[in-house]
Amino acid sequence: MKINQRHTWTLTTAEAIAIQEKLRGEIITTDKIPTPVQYVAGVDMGFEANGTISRAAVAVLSFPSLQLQETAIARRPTSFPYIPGFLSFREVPAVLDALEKINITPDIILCDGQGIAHPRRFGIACHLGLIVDIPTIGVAKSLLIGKHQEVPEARGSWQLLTDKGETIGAVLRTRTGTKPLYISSGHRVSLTTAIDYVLQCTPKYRLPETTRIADKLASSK
DNA sequence: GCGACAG
DNA sequence: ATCTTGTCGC
Repeated sequence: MKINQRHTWTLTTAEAIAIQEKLRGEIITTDKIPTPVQYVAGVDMGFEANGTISRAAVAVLSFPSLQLQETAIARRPTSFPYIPGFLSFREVPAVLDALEKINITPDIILCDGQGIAHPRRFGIACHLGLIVDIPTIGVAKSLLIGKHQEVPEARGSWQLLTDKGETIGAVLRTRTGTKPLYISSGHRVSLTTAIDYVLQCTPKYRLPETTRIADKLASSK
């Protein structure tokens, strides 16, 4: 697929903050999703050579059957350190390289990390979704910011995630007896719809099938 | 100033 | 994220 960049990636954190605050105004948190949804994609990252090389992986699955359709991997030198709140500047460049190699344009992308559940409401799912203009959902394995009530043990249970009086996402149990996932809107997807898709993509394990497959590609060889 | 802190 | 073996539980 084709990609139109919005800015360069060699930045100071002050410049990164300026970009986040400028672009967050373009984020849409209501549903603007193609109908029907035929393909869902997962993206994930791995690192090689002591972290000096970033490796991004993309997996496109059919929906709702979740059968693997296409994969792509891209490597590039790591150019930004890991700093909480700035994950997208470290990971998105390689992810874009991988997405460029994909022939099937996904209808929704599930990202490994937060969407608007972020200090400046602009997590990696928002950043990626805005650049590729595809609906994205933030699916994080741990908390970055926000508070929530305890989530009941049963799969499908969830609680709102709030910060400074705002609803920023949900904490969702995708499998009974395992740690919940932190779900938030990336771009063009509402929270309710995000929860629905994440549940439909987790028929068996805690993590969505999309990210599980992308994870293997990014972590192994 | 003191903690918290996606991957 | 990554370094790493066995081990507990469904």
